[in-house]
Amino acid sequence: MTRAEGAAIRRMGPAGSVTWSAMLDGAEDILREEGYAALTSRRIAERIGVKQRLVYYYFRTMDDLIVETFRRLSVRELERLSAALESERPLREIWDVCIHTSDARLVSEFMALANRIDGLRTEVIRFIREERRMQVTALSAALKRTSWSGSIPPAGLAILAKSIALTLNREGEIGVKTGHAEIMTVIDEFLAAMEPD
Amino acid sequence: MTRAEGAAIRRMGPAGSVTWSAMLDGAEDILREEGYAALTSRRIAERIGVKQRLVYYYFRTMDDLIVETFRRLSVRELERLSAALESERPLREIWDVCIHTSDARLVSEFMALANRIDGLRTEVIRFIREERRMQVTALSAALKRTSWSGSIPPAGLAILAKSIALTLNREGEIGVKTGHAEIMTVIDEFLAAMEPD
DNA sequence: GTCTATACACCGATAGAC
DNA sequence: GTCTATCGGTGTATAGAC
Repeated sequence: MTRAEGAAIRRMGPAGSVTWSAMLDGAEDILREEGYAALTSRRIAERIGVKQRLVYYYFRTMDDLIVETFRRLSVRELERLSAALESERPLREIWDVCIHTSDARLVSEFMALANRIDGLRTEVIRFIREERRMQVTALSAALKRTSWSGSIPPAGLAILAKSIALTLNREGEIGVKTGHAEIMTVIDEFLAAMEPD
Repeated sequence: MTRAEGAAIRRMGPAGSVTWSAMLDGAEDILREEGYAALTSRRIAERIGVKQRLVYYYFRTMDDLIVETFRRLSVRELERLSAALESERPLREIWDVCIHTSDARLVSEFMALANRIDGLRTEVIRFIREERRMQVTALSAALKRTSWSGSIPPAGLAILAKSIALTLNREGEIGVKTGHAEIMTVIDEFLAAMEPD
């Protein structure tokens, strides 16, 4: 996991090209299936059928590749969220996006990596802030239109939804279900009260 | 990260000895500070001032060492929770234990590792189930003694507390605070209503 | 209980040919 | 744009001396 710090001049391939995208696809799959310790230039190359050297034609370092992988994923997630918020039932949509997100394994890997790759941490922070900003805007508008007498502000609801969804996904993936039905009942009732069918 | 699968016969050191414990201490520190990719027998040895070979005297494989590290930590956490539940204000105590837990970096590392080390996953499952069982028992008793008219069952409250606390810790560690004050206000009000000073 | 020494695999990153 | 070849470093795990 030792990585370059110098900024040596080197010929580089274009972002967005077919091979470049294939490398990010491979990186995502490896992260999901085997974890970041297995995310190496050799394995990515092997997976997409090229030689290891080519990875360093498209990415200056492995850290750069990891940051790009997250960036592409975060753009997709924000686009999904954006599309969902145009629905006439934004609360249900926000919850759906939270609970049907990239699987929790991938999230765990990026969270762990973000603690030690500065450039990734910056991107993760940017993503969380933007996602929460969008959720709060939509929730504020939605709560005004309802007769809800609860006392949870929009930003609180956003954190609640995101936190619970992550826990349900993460625990569900390893086979723990204790209390999941109970909390889902509460959420369903809340959504039904706020946005009746 | 390639690890042995065979069960070769080998002389082994005793669990619980001074050096054994020092190795788990080192492993915990490395996980927290540098992540699981840096958790190697060489680095553990270097950190506690012995030679690398000795790690394999005390642990059959690195995976075994990781599982032991988690197991020791989980015993400590459950003991903390158990002590807290004897208080006369168990709701506040449960929340305090959740929010003042082993830091989120360490949790992230174990969550990521649990997806790929079978023995660790088993321990993590056992820990979550036992922790939740204890919380639900305490919450059930506490809710009976109050006049709370809410509709969240004990198991739901347990998941809520754990999920939110993890998110607040994780985001707080990387510098994101959006919405944190809002959700803390809700929690403080809930605790004040349930367990007045 | 701790050590030296070692086998063998894999890693990040680069030089330079085609 | 993709390749062969290679450097120096680090990893797991073992053999066997003291």
